[in-house]
Amino acid sequence: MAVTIRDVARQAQVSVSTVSRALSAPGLVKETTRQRVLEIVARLGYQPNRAARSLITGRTGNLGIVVPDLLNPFFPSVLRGVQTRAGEAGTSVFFCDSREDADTEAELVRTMAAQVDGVVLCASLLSDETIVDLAALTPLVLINRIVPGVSSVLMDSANGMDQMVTHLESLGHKNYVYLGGPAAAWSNNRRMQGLADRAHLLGSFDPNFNGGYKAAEQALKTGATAFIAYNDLMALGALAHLAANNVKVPDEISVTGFDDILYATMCSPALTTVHMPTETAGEAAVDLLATLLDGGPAEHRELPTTLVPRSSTAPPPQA
Amino acid sequence: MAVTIRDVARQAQVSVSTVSRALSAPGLVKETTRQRVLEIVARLGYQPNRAARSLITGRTGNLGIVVPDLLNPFFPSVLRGVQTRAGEAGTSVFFCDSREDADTEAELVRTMAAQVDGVVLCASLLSDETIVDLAALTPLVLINRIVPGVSSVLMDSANGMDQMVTHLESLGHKNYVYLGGPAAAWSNNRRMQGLADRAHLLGSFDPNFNGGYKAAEQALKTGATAFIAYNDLMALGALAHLAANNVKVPDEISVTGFDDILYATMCSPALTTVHMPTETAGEAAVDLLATLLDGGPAEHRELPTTLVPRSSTAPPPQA
DNA sequence: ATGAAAGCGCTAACAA
DNA sequence: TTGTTAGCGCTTTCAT
Repeated sequence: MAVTIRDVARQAQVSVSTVSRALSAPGLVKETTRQRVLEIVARLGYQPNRAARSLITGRTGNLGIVVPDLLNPFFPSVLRGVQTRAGEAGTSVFFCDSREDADTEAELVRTMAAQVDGVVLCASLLSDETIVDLAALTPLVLINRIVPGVSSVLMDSANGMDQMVTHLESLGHKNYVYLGGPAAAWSNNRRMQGLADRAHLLGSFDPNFNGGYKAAEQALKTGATAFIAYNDLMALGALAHLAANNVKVPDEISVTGFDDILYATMCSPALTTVHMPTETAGEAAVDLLATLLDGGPAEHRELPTTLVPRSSTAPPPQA
Repeated sequence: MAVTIRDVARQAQVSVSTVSRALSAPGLVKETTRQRVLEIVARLGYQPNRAARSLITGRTGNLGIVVPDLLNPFFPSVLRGVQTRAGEAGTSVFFCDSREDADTEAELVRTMAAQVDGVVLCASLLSDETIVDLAALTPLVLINRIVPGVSSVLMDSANGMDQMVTHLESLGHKNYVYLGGPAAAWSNNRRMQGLADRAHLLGSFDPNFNGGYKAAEQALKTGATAFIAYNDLMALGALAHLAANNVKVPDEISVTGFDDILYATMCSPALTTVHMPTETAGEAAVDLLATLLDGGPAEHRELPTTLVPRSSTAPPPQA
């Protein structure tokens, strides 16, 4: 078996409680004793048993995050932010991919709830009611979703959509079409709202490359001069479909996305999109979770998004 | 506080041990008793406290995985495989991103070791010795790395490289250059070996888009007609650099990658690359870990890779 | 400032 | 087949 607190206590010639205090309540032990204990701890390579500790404290020192699709670079990027901030606090991170399925998502949160101090839920597909239920089960922070009474971090897509529309209209586009993501995705609805009734609304498609590919096929029939995709992955799919059909982007049709994933700069033409502060959002989510764990109130944090014009948008062709 | 095993025992009019057995050793209790217990469990929504359980069993029911770069789609894809297989076994997964730093990597494994039953280490940058040390600390499975005595899953890049070279030579290329990844990366050396002395070797570059961009700059000076990048991300960077310099791919220069990440099909021209069975590798790693946990021996599993010819390779220009 | 002792919720001998 | 009991390693009163 590994080295326990008793081993340390024996070697340091103190009681186990003193060792415990030296480690987690430094103020309560004489400095010299503390030094001696710490030395032995280092020498023996003692690491407190987390199970034993959490059995008493009720805290696990872990946090969970569930995302809909790990293969969409948007989410790994959020994960990084979460890991960074959690790591600073000595917290470990469980992850789960719900594969864009609402039932799976709820199930995963419930499973996680049993072994973490709180969970971060990204781009949830669940109903408000279910989310409220879940929030009663475990401290919960949402990313890109708003539910009254539940903490959340929002990367403001409505505003991003405004910037996008302004951009397209300033280029002279009048007839554009929205390639919609999952109907249950809050951001999707939010983005549609930002569009009001100024665009054809197509949907709902899988929020990935294939979804965008299919969406573009339909979008072509609308005669629109600009395609606004729900996210970059869909935009990339649309780009592929247009290329396959010899439609020139941006000369004949402009294409835009959301998220500003790494590949938005790599594709050709480079994608005009709305940048999302994903890592910051991940960090903020951990902060809000910490507040919750300290007994603080549910909070809401809004992060700004920025339009990044690249080469996939241009004035529409002359009629 | 949550509902405990005692609550269940009281309601079911049995002892706690019977409840415990009903849940984890069904064969040892009378069927009718078991039913009664299960019913109460369901009614009260009882969930065993994992901390208490693992305090006794010494098992956490968790597993960890550390990858060098979550932003390289190759790794999320492995993660998915790991999650899938682990989920089937009721095991939760911790993840960590070492950001391509060896020290961080070792540190993360050590930290994880304290709270998981085993860890999966992807594309490790550590020395053989360090890995052996780590393996002594916790059950360890490597992905894309071989260290004697340590379990591993290998996606065979040497063979992939063979296929690649054969492909290029059959197209007529004689003068090609390898854009190398991290010197400490085992796969990188493995791929270089596959190349023997048949190519210029450039390196080492960051195994990402920017690294590839820079590598291409140097590679251009070699006069080679084909660039073989360490991975797809680098190949994508190389593509970008060539496009920026009006070098036509594949007419003037052929470019290839490794991994077959999603974006290898999305870029233009679509990338000729070597497909890696990433999800399968993740699953296999979990299986090997399970073997280890059951007291089994270290094992080695090799997974085949396949060349996927796309549009980024063609015969070299006529001299 | 330190120690003794209780007990967190559970599993695993050992008894019956 | 079931119950009793002794801890797993730690934190935390309560004494001293």
